Amino acid sequence: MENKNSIEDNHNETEVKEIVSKNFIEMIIDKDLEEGKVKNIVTRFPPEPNGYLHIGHAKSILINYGLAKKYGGKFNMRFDDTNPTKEKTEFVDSIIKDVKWVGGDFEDRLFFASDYFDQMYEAAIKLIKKGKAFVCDLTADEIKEYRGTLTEPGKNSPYRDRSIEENLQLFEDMREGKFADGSKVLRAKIDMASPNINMRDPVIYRVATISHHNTGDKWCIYPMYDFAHPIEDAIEGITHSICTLEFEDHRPLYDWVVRELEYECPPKQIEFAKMYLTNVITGKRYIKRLVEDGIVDGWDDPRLVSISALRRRGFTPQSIQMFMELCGVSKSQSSVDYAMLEYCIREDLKLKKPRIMAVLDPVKLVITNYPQGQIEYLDAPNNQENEEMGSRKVPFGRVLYIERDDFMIEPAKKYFRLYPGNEVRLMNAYFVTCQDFVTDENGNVTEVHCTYDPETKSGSGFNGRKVKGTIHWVAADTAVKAEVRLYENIVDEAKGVYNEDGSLNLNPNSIKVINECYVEPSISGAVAPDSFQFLRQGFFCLDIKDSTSEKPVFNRIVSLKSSYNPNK
RNA sequence: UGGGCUAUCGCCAAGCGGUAAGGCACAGGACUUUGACUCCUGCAUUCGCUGGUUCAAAUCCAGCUAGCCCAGCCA
Repeated sequence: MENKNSIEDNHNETEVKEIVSKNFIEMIIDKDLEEGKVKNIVTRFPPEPNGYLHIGHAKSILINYGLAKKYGGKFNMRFDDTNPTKEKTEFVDSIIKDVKWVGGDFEDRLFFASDYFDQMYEAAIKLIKKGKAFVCDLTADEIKEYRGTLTEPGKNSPYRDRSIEENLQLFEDMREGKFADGSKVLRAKIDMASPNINMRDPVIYRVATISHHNTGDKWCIYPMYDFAHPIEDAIEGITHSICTLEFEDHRPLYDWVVRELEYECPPKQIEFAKMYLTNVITGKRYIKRLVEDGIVDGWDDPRLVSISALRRRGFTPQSIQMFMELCGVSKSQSSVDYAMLEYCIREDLKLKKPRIMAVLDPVKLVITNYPQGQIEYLDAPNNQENEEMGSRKVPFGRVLYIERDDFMIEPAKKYFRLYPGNEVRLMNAYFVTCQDFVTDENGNVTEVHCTYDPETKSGSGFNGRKVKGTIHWVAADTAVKAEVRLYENIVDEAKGVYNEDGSLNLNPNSIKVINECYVEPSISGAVAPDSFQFLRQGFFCLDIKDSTSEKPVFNRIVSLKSSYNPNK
């Protein structure tokens, strides 16, 4: 019995392993668990509240949350708010919202580094008492000079050998506000000749007479990241402190702090490569500029990849999660194809969203043999691939709107939509044959005239003949008028992201607003951020900022794939 | 020219000495009331380069090369 189970378990394990291989962090955790170094995994997401979260943060959130979940551990939310000059409450609110939205469930474990300031202060004193920290009077410029360069060692500060008593007194004076900003710092005493610049007596506390968003005016000295972070992790019992590659050089310092402070369960820092996405803008200063110049509609403009922008664009948490899963985790710098993100959102919405008809670039289609004034309600499945979604009635009449693209006076080769003499299926309705068309003085088509065949009604089982083309439509009388915003990537890497002068080479078609679109009336009860598949076109969602019941505004989340190429 | 890290298909990414997983993209084909979806099929004799060890190397060793990160009282 027992034996049988274990065989099955092993078998399962092998199968799972074959499908999804473990990433290098999971390998490390497995080993730590195996060697008994840790027993319950605790991870954390530690942003500084100094801006909005973007898709890169989503990766970090999901890695940390995912690991905790996978290993039955805990995931903490922690604001790394050790520098009051950059932080705002506004950001803590938006960050919390975004972390929750993306799926980082930290339950009741919301922490602030600033809540540990007392402990950090004590830790600093401990270091001073051990002779491992000293108060330094050098100016910022002097410290820089003394630090040396990448290729030359630094030299010791003249204040490096102050007595423990003097350091203790001075540090207390710092805390009491006896020194001006920048006049004194506390430094770790490590090694000015280290080839790792982070180890050259790094500053661990600075004076900053400024109110803190959380602690107010209680403190006028604040710990530096390199000192604070390992302490924060240790206090919370973080077992694996996951950060991005640029902190690799800081790990020796992280380990130094943890060692000198003698934490019994030292957290382990592990670095992974940041994710870059093709065809997007992530640089803060570039986005700031776009916002200021009015080129984008704020930090949540649907063309951006801040989490708020992704949400507004109509991406779902599930699609982001799937995306991160697909991307994997590694230490090699990479830039993921935006097409992968598009795949994930299509995949997520495919079976979940109603498939309805909407005409984006309308031209009238008149069915000349259909009775004037007659309206008939036809059955249409809400999602052909998901029967559970049921069906709805769609009004049909003599005058419809169809897509301008779906008619050609002279058909291109392999074009099988409407053209004079050709018969197509009106989706969920009848076969129609194009008899004629009307143009204006410029030769633009204003109406297409067709006749319909009543025998070909959808669902009637008619199979007398087949047609190659099926087009969508909306009855003119009952259509809901909507604004639709078609988005494309804001830049195109194939064409170059930057101009010669360093400015952004923006895609002029990144947004196209169409004011007169017609959507079938079934959407009338929908509210943002509801989303739909517009048949043959793509997935669209109601815009959470601008859509109203009087004037619905749709964002195109992603188009459907298409193998039709008119030039082929 | 100091230190750290990385290099496997167009893009991600497994692989951990036994003879190159998977996904995205792309290309054919089947099916089709979405030119979608789905389903088939194809897509690295080769793992940055050069040597070496070995019966056997993407995996070990040596030497190169390329890219990224570091000289905040930012995180």
